[in-house]
Amino acid sequence: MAARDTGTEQLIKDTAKRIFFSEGKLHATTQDIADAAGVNRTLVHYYFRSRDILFEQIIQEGKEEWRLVMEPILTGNHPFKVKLKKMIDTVLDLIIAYPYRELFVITEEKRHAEIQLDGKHDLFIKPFLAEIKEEMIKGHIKTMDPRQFMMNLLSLMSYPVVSASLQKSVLRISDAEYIKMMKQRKNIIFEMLYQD
Amino acid sequence: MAARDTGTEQLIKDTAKRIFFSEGKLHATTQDIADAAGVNRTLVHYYFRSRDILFEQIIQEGKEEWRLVMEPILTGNHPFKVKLKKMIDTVLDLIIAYPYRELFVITEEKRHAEIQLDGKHDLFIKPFLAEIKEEMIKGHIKTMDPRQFMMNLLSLMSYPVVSASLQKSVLRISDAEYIKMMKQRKNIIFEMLYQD
DNA sequence: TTATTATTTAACAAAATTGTTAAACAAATA
DNA sequence: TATTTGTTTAACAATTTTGTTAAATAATAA
Repeated sequence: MAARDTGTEQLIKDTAKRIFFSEGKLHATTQDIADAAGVNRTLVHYYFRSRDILFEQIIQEGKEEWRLVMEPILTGNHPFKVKLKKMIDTVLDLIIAYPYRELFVITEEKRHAEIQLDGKHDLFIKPFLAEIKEEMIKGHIKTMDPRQFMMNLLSLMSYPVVSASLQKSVLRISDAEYIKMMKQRKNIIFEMLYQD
Repeated sequence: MAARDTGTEQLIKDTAKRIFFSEGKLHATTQDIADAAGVNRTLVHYYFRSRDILFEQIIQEGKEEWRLVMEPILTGNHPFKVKLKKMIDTVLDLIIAYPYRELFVITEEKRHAEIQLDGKHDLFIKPFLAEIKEEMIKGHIKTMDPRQFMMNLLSLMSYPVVSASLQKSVLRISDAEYIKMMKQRKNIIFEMLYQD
């Protein structure tokens, strides 16, 4: 034992994440991943044995990263307004870094088994849904199913990033303008969802 | 000439659209398409010669369908409020019918050349952006770049449909509830974007 | 009925992709 | 230095996928 860790196994996973989650090349092969990581394709199989196992692992890591970012924001003891602001700020950055993660999970799900969520998620999402309900009673949020509110929030953050190339061509947005607009969105999204 | 039209060529295209745009099976092969259409795979090549040509054609048809739905709504001589309502009503139905069309275009774009839009789009999108600006001055819409408004509108319609499976598992939404929620969304979206 | 068109069947070839194995080489550790 | 671990190279096999071709069959139109 005491296998020395060269970080190559993680390098391969990180490269795969970059290709699938960040660059959105959903059809990339193990060869593409190996090339991008600068290692031999045999090594990919040496560490992960199969493409499916690698996929499964990066999906799990992606889910875990997501939870590690969300949990402290949603369970903290701050006012709802602060949580919402923090969430938009943090999650939008995360989505910009990994625009295609959800998309990858969705399309891979269609090839294999359904993705499962562990009970850990309920522990912080359910209380947050309850907080949303309270804010509706206080009049800071339009009254609706709190899950609709969550969908609105996620939609406003995710979709413009996933569909960036389409938005740019349909709405005639230059690359520079697009970046500027994404920065403005954090405020726009907050103001659409919350009123003092 | 006067080649008799059996509708099979269109059947293959429609089946491909169903698989890619509707079912989101982005990795489907020509064999999968042929099977789903109930024809021999040779016929797919007989009509389209290559997979890429078939893909190119269904993307073009998808773009054209989208334009044919949008154009009459956006260029009509109705009040903005009516147009917006009509647009949400019609486009959300379209998105529910073809949830993964944008996704397919985006991912295919990454494998081949960039998707081009003809000038036709500007003819009805630019005037509509101008209308949005007017509504902001009238105070019916929060002030922002009109293109941000369009992004918000498209996001609120598209994302919950594309990410349905994820939303269901994260927010613990049953299939029946999800359908109910999608019906409610037409009003929710309108009310988020427009205030009398 | 004959000719044309649509479709299937079967048999391939070529390429791409995944996965395995064995041997060699490189680098770190004991 | 000897040994273990990491990595590459090379050579395969198996499978999948795309694309082509020729011949047979079915259906329709002239």
